[in-house]
Amino acid sequence: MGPFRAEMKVTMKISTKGRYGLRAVIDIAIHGTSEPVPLGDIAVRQDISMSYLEQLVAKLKKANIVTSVRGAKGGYSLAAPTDRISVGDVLRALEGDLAPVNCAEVMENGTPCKESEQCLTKVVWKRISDSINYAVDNLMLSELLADAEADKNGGC
Amino acid sequence: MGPFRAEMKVTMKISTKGRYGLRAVIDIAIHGTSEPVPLGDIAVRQDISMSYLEQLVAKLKKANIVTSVRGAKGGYSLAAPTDRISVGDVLRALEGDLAPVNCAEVMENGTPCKESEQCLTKVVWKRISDSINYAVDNLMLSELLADAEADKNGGC
DNA sequence: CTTAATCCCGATAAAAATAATAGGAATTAA
DNA sequence: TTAATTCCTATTATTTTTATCGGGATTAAG
Repeated sequence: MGPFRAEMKVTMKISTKGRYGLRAVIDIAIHGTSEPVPLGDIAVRQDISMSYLEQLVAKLKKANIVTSVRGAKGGYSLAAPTDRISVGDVLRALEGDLAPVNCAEVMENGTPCKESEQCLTKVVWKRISDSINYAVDNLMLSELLADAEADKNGGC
Repeated sequence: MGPFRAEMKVTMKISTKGRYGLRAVIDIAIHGTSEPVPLGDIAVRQDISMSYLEQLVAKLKKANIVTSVRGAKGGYSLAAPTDRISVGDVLRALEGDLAPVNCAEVMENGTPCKESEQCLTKVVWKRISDSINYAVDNLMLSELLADAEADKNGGC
């Protein structure tokens, strides 16, 4: 293929990073109300390897979603109330931009927009991107936790 | 990590398959109104290798989005009017289910729902899935092509 | 002050998915 | 018959994701 092939990812993927990471955040929300939650506890409860978890919470910390206390009796806490942290915040911290689409990235061969079909597809990626972000930005951790209560009776 | 790790992808990705493939479909829509469009032409116009394109159109054909005529003067045509083919049809043909999330897949360690945080995250994947599918299912190829006309003046 | 529990950091290995290429067989218009 | 084309399947190359490892820094508690 031609030149200009670098960096034009148009990707939205929820991998184990996002899935495990979101579970970790929820675990912290549930168990970390009074004391910080050590990673080892999360690893056991969620059945995720601790060393992998370390990488995930590092991202969460960098994004100011969790705070940490080092040393014995240390661990992680949420950096804000659950109604101030959206699922979108968490997923973006873990996965990067959920739909990184912009004009430049979509241009793949350097030709101007009007001369290729790429400009047409651009609206598609934008629409997908917008809808994903709308969905996750309007869903707060507190809502997920409320569902948990409501679901006490019902099964999967 | 524990057992039961097979097959629990929760992935939504738009890769080159989807991107190139959608461009190919648009190319066929534009250039294939009277005669079938040979892959070689698409490859040149879209700057995509022909052998890779072959794999993509094979999927499109299997999904009844395009029809083919073999032999000299052969090529591909759309199997339906552009206002009957949604972007979602095309992307799913190329990428598979856009958000394959169901209860079984999300369960990762075999424990029942109520005993893990996984059930909580399930609503997240469902919400994302629904919003993506709504977005792409309500966008018809004809709309993209109409945008092309309207954009004749404007740039990117 | 020592110890155990913890976060922190970077490197790297292993596995999986994606992207791309290659070769040739079958079909058909001219 | 020939050239243009779809069709099919295998294989390789590349990238990304997933996961592990080893060690360093910090701190509460005895």
